[in-house]
Amino acid sequence: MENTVDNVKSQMRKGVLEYCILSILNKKDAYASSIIDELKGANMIVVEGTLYPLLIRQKNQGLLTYRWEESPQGPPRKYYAITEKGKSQLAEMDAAWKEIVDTIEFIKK
Amino acid sequence: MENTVDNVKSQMRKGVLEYCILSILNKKDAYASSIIDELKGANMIVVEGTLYPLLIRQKNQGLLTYRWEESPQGPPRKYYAITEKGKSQLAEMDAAWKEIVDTIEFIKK
DNA sequence: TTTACTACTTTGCTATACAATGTATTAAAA
DNA sequence: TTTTAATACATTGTATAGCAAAGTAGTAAA
Repeated sequence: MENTVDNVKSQMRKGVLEYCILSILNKKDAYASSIIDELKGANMIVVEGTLYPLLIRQKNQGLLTYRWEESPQGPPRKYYAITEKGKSQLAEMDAAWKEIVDTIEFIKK
Repeated sequence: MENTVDNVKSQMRKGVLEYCILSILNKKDAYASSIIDELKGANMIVVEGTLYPLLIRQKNQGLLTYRWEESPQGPPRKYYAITEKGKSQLAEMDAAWKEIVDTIEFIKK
């Protein structure tokens, strides 16, 4: 295992990614490439091989649905939308995230 | 995969754990059971099967050292201490953590 | 009809959290 | 003196998930 900054970040991303996806889709429907762009804009690099399986997992869990939509240029896009179940899961994640942030703060003291 | 609150938390813990351990040992030397207690006190449940391999990993990476110390009751304890390399890694993790917290905030807006 | 671009998908690898189980030391109880 | 309880360190096997790399396919411009 390497020991770079990227590695540290990559490790920390684990588990938080699912939370990010649901949060993004809670604002508005989106397709994979646009989600990657949004994450990139938020300083979090995610690759396709990570995102696609994650979206499929969340869809299979009933947290998301999707629909096909024509693209103005290129192949059709798979737009994902958050479900009620997804929103409820997101609420749990909000709480879990707050708890972890608090935990880190507590430990740092 | 189940879908409980605990599961969500468990996912989020991934990658943050290493950061917690270094942060705790940056305050003072400690042995495994005391680290588990401190994490429990900070609302983060960790089991032995998780912590021991992690400590060994970090030791092998040169982030930690250890020494044996007699216990007032029971078998001797393996006290871990953070190294200079560990402190430098911790500084990187501080930055990575801040970045992730910022990312979540940004996405939530 | 070939090239470029966009978009979705899959495969193989590796790392790691965790449950479960095992080993060992110490001291008190029987 | 043997057994039991408590403490502490360690390992094994399993499942999950991020990622690199390679693959498939639709659309439109050259």
